[in-house]
Amino acid sequence: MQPEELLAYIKNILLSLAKLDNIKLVNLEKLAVIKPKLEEYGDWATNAALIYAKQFRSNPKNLAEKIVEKLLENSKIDKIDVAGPGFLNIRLKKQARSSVVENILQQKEDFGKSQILQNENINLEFVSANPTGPLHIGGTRWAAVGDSLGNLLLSQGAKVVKEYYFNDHGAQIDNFVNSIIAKYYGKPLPEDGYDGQYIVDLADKIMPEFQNKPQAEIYEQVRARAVELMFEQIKQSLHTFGTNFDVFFHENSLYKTGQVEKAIEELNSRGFIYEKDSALWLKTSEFGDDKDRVLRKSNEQWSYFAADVAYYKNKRERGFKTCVYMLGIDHHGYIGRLQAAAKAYGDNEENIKFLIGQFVNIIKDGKAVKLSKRAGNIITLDNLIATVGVDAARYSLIRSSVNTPIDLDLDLIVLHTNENPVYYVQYAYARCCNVVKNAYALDNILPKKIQAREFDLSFLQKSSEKDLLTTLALYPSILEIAAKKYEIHRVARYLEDLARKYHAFYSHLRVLPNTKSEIEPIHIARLALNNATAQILKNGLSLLGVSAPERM
RNA sequence: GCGCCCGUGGCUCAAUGGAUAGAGCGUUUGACUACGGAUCAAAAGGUUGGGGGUUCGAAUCCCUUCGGGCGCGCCA
Repeated sequence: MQPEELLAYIKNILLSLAKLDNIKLVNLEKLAVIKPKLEEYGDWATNAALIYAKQFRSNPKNLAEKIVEKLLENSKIDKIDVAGPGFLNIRLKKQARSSVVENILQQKEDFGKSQILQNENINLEFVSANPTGPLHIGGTRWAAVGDSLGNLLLSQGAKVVKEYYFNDHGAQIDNFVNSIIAKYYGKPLPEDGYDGQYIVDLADKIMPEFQNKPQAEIYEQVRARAVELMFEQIKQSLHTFGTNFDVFFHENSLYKTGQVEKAIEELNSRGFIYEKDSALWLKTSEFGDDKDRVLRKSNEQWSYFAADVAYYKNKRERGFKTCVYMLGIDHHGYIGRLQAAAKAYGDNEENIKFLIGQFVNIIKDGKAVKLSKRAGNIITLDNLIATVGVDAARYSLIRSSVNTPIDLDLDLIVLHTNENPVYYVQYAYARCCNVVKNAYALDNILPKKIQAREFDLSFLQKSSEKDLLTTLALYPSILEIAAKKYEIHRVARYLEDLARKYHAFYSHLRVLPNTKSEIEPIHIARLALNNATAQILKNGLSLLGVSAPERM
C-alpha cells in the first residue's frame, strides 16, 4: 500500500466520523501521510488526529483511538501505535509494504505522473533575455529551473507552454545595432553601448556586405540581421543546455497587430486610465502598486510597460488560466505593477504568479567574480557549459530553492565528486544498470522472472531494504508537493536521498549471489527492488533534464 | 526613507506548522583477494542572527530589532 492510498483511506474515515457527529471538516489538505522519524515507529505516520481534534471538539488522543479502530479494519494494516501528542504510527503487513515495486515496474516512466493539475492551463515565461548579447549566468538559473518546472507541471496533468518573450523593440536594440556599426568603422561606441568580442564577431559577419553605404540606408537591414543572428545564437545555447521553448513571442508583434492600443483601450473603458503632463497613465496604485505607471510617454511612444500589459492580455486571450513570470531579483519591482494591471482587467491572484530567483554568484579561485559588462568578464551560458558540462550546470542550479541565492564555485563543480551531488545520483543509477547487466550474465532466468513478476517481495526485511522501499513509495507525493508549490528543487533533493538509500542497500547486501552460490528468492526480490530504483532515478533525472548514464 | 527577498554546524545547502533540525564538503576513525571505492559505516560539530507573541507543537506564522542582497525613471 502506497502513501496516497493510505491517505485517501484515512480521509474517508475522517469524513465518515465527521458525518456521524454532524461536523463539516475544513482544511482537509493539511492531512498528510509522512515517513516516520525513526524506522522503528512504523512504515507510515499521519497527523490526522493532531490536526482535526479541535474540529471534532475532542482531544488528539480520543480522536486517534476512533481513527485507529476504523483503520484496523483494513486488511493491509498490521499494527498502529498512538505516539507522542497524537501521531498515528502505522505498520503495514509484509505484502502490502512492497507493492510499490510492482507498481513501478508496471508503470515504468509513467510512475509518478498524475492528473492533480488537470484543470490548469499554465504559461511559463522565463529567460526572456534581450537579444543584445549572449545569455549570461543570470538567465541561466531560469533556463534550468523553468524548463524542469515545466516538465514537472506537465507530469502532474497541467497544460503547460514554455515561453520566451523576445524583446525586439526599443532603444536597447538600437544601442546594440549602433554599437556593431560603430565598432566596424572604429568609431567610439554610443553611450551605454555594448562591447565585447561578440560585437566584433557580429560586425565582421554582417557589415562587409553593407560597406561604404550611408548608415541611414542600411540601418534597418543591419538591425534585422544582427537581431536574427543574436537570437539564433541564444536559441542554440539554450538548446544545448537542454532547454527548449514552445513559443518565442516577439514583442514587436504586439505593436504590428495593434494589440497594445487594443489592450489599453480596454483599460480605458474600464476607467483606469488618465492623462497627465501629456502622458497616459494606468492607475496601478488603485491595486496596490506604489504609484501609477506611464503607458504612453509624452513623446507619443509607448512605454515598455505598455507592451507588458498587452502581452499579459494576449496570454490570457490565448486561454492561459495562470501566467507565471520567472524573474530575477533585480526585476522584482515589476510585480506590483503587473499584478495591478491584471487586477485592472478583473483578474486575480490565481491568474498571475511570480517566481523570483535570487542571484547566482560565481566563485572562482575562492572569490566572488564581479560580473560586469564593461569589464568584459560576463560568464555566458556557453562558457558555463564548456567548463562544467550540461548535467553539472543544470543540477547545480536546480537543487536549491529559487529564493536562496546560490554560490557556484566553478573550481568545485568540475570535480567529479560529491561537491556536485549530480554525480552521486548518476552513479547510483549506473550501479543499478550494472547490476542488471550482471544479472543477465549470471543467468538469463533472472530478467525473465522479473519480467513475469515472479518474485516475492516479502523477503525484503532488512532495514536498508525497507528504507529503500519506503523512499521509493514517496516519489509520487514528492512530485505532487513540488508541483503544487512550484518547487523543482524538491525533486533533486529527493533523488539524492533515494541515491543514498540505494548506495547503503548496495553496500550492505548483495543483490546477486556470487558465482559459487545458488540463486535464491531473496536475490530475485532484491533485483526487482534494484530495477524499481533505477526506474525512479531515471524518471526523476529526466524531469530535471539531466542525463541518466548507464556507465560513467 | 519606503518595499521585496534572505539569515540554519567551519563551508554550500535541505526541512507541507509536526516527533531527537537533516545531507554533502571539510575534519577524525574504520570497511572489499564477492554485483564498479565516483561507495559504505561511525565520530565530532547547532541556544535555526537577537528578543517577544500565536499554537498541543515554530527554523517555518505574527510583531520588533540587528545584519546582508535587491528594487524604488515618462530606461528597457
